[in-house]
Amino acid sequence: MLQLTQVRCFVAVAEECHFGRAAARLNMTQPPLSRQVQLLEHELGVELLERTSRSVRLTQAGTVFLPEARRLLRSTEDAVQAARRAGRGALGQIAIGFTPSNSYDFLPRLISALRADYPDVELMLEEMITRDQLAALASHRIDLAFMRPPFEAAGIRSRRVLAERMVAALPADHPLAARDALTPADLEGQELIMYSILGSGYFHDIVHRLLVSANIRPRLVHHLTQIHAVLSMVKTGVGMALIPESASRLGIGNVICRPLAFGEEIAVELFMAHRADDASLVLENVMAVAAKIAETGRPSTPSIP
Amino acid sequence: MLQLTQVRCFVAVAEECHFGRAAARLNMTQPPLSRQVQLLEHELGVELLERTSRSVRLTQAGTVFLPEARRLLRSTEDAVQAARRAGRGALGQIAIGFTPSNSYDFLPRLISALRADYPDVELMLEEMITRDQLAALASHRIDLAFMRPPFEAAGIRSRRVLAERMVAALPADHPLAARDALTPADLEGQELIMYSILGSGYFHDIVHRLLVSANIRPRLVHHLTQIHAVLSMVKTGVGMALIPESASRLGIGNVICRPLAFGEEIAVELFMAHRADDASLVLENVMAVAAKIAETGRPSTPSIP
DNA sequence: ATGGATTGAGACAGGATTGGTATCGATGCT
DNA sequence: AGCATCGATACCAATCCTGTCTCAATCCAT
Repeated sequence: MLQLTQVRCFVAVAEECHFGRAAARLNMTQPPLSRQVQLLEHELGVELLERTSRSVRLTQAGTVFLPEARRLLRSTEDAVQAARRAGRGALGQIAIGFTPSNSYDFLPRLISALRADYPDVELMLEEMITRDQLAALASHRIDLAFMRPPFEAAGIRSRRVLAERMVAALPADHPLAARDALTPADLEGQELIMYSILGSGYFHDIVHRLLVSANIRPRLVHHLTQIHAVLSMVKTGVGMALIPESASRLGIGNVICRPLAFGEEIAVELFMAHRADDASLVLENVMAVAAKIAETGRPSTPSIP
Repeated sequence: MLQLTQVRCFVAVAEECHFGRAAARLNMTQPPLSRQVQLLEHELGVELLERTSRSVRLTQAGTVFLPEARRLLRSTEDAVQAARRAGRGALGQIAIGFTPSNSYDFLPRLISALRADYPDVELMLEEMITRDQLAALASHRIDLAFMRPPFEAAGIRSRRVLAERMVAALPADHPLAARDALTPADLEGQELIMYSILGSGYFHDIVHRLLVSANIRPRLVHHLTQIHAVLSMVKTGVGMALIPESASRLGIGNVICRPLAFGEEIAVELFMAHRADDASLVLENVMAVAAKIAETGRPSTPSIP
């Protein structure tokens, strides 16, 4: 069978037009080099070089074969490099699931960081709710899930990547917009836009716990799922809303965010989860980047924009 | 260094997902196959297969490497085939020189025959006169020349490919167009369009010898180089002309060709010439096709269209 | 013209590599 | 629990590859 060493030998001789120099370049002596080229020619059944005992010249067949041979060696090197990079987890693909609310801040930052650090890792992104992500992990539909607590599933390992406070989103002309932070008394009786218990159960529960912990009963209006829909409501003056601090960076005009002076213990948490038996280095690298972003990306305590 | 056998082994195992079956497919036993794959993995520094002693699965790196490996094997096969075809003279390139008058009939037939028999031989065609072709052969500018006698040059080998009669080209309404063949007496005193002694010296000489041999003195008008220009003159009724029989197939309307009843010994000859030391198989094949065309292509004796 | 230098090929020995046989350890199924 | 299957390992024989030495052919210089 054709040997790559033979091809390498031929290319060297063809480029040097001299067996001795080619042998030196290949760190070998001339006789075995001659033999390798002979073997190649015999294998092909074609004379590639015309030896005149004083000079070496390519035959027509050699002229045809030389670029093919070069391409072959280059392809080989490429294949080796690809395998090595894949082995390091710098090349490959990963399917990532994420909850809708992550698409506003965390996910874009993760994606751009991955593009920078691992440009050859192909990302397949899929928006789904926490419960679906657990099933998708188990069925290998996704390899990594960014989701909300609580969850529990066998064979799934998870770690918290983000914890942030809820902030109040107010119309710019709202009286409370002048305050630095809002107290429970501020919210009492206010029009508060609420999350749907079905589509956004996690945020529904967070807000509910916040209200209960502070023992306040605002007037709850609407029940929406998407945070940007909630913010649109706020913008048009329907009322105020409680949103995760990161969502305040959505940059919707006419909306002012203010921290809450209560319920510090109630945080919005984001977990990433993967199959416990998944030893993929791509996964490992992606999770490392996600962890790095979570640490250094933005402060997780509320800030006043 | 990376071995193609290792790549082949890996592809077989990856496709079968089973060392035993892969070994059978490769006509070898399982242990050395395992070893080859291990060597490949060690060479790459990457684990390509995940062996669970009950099943074999590709790792992510293996998934990346498999298509690369397949491509590599395919490229190898392609390179081998290309070299073999080049060795047979079925792949390569050849530069061919030809005289202007060959472009009308012989060259088109040669080209189409070559396209059919040797589709991967690249033709580089260049029109030039006989004297220039000898120089171009010597300087390797062309490899094969189709040209007119007489010529002589050291290191050039030639053979005659065509010999054809001259025929008379007449306007369709010419009185002589009714004849089957023209005698010397028919031509006496006729308006005869002549070739330039400079640009078409060969045809000038042929016509001159024909007239001398038959001892006729027509009225010579014009001195043109290109046969199609001559025929245009004939078409518009300027006079008659003597043209090589093959040129009568140019298919110019309003022109009738008639054989000559004299000067049988004076033929238009076409030679092909090449460097005597050129051992190219492409050249050999092209010359064989040219010879075949010359023999079987068309009758070389005048015929009445 | 003739001797020296250079070039590629051939002969041969030693060592590495490859493929085969026998066997082991692990895992899944009955 | 025992058997079958599968991949890995150990070991051996054959082959192949490489390096040294050498030769034939050619070119160049004297």
